[in-house]
Amino acid sequence: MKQYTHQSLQIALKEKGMKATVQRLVTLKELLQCSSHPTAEELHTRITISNPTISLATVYKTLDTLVENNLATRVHTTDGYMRYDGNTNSHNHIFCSNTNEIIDYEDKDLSRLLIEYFNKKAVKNLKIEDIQVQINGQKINTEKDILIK
Amino acid sequence: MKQYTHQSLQIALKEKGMKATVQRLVTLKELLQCSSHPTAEELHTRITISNPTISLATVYKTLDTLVENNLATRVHTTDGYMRYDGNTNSHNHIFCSNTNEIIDYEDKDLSRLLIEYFNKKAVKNLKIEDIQVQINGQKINTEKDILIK
DNA sequence: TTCTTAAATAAGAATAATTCTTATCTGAAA
DNA sequence: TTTCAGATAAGAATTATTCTTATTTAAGAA
Repeated sequence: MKQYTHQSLQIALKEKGMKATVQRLVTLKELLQCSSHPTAEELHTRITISNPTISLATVYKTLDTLVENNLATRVHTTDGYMRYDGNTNSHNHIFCSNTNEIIDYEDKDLSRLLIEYFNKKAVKNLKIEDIQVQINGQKINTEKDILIK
Repeated sequence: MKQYTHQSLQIALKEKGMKATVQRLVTLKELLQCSSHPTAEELHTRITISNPTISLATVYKTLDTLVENNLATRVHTTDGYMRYDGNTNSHNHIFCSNTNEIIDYEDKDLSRLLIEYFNKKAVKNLKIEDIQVQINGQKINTEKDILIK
């Protein structure tokens, strides 16, 4: 698991002109350490292990603030929960219909292909800011997974 | 606006083995006539103009049933509302950051490009079922729009 | 057409995700 | 160290969605 130092996170907040409060530091840290795309509630559960006094409402508020300051994004879902992503680089998501996982998918060739495509074929009356691909599919058991069962 | 006959909608429901109730017919009709991607509440408001006795809970239930039977899909959003789409062909969505509109974008060349790309470059341990592109951008005022102001 | 019954709906209560309110607290600039 | 704009805690409030149950209905069978 990637580790994020208190100091580097403090600098990240300061760069955005944000007060580096304990609540923001631990929320950002947990979000960055999450490989999944957690809900506010899931994050709160993880955070309270080390910081039991942080309230759920504060986690919601903090996530809103992180999103406003481009330190997090909301993930488009159909599951009825708001999910958050600490990876603010443009990237794609794989939605597994069998496991309900949302997996990050970074692919520079794909990004390049799409940028070239939309350079040639502009969309009328639209200034494109970002393009993301949403790949829907089924995760296939690997040999290893099968052996474990 | 496209018109959908009672009969053609009834056939559509029957083909899926669904009872063709009034509630399902009018919900499907409204959804198909919507160029936007309405929430259950928005649809309910429209439906009750002609059918004032249909309850919101029924619209929710009916939409669930339509999605189950592939007559509608849920739209991935970050706005905290569940949105529905009567267009069940694979297509892309444009998210306008200035107007908050979600606009359908069908583009066969783009679909072909992506299918070719993922035929060559498979994603490990994933059986791809569908690929959608999410285009984020700003809608630009057209001359006409400016004149109207 | 009428009967039968599984399935669907109405109505509103219940649930649960998210936001709001306000008193209190705190990071960081001076 | 002081000051105070901005942030948080706590729980109440809000609101999107789901659940419950009595009633109704679509559509196949008689």
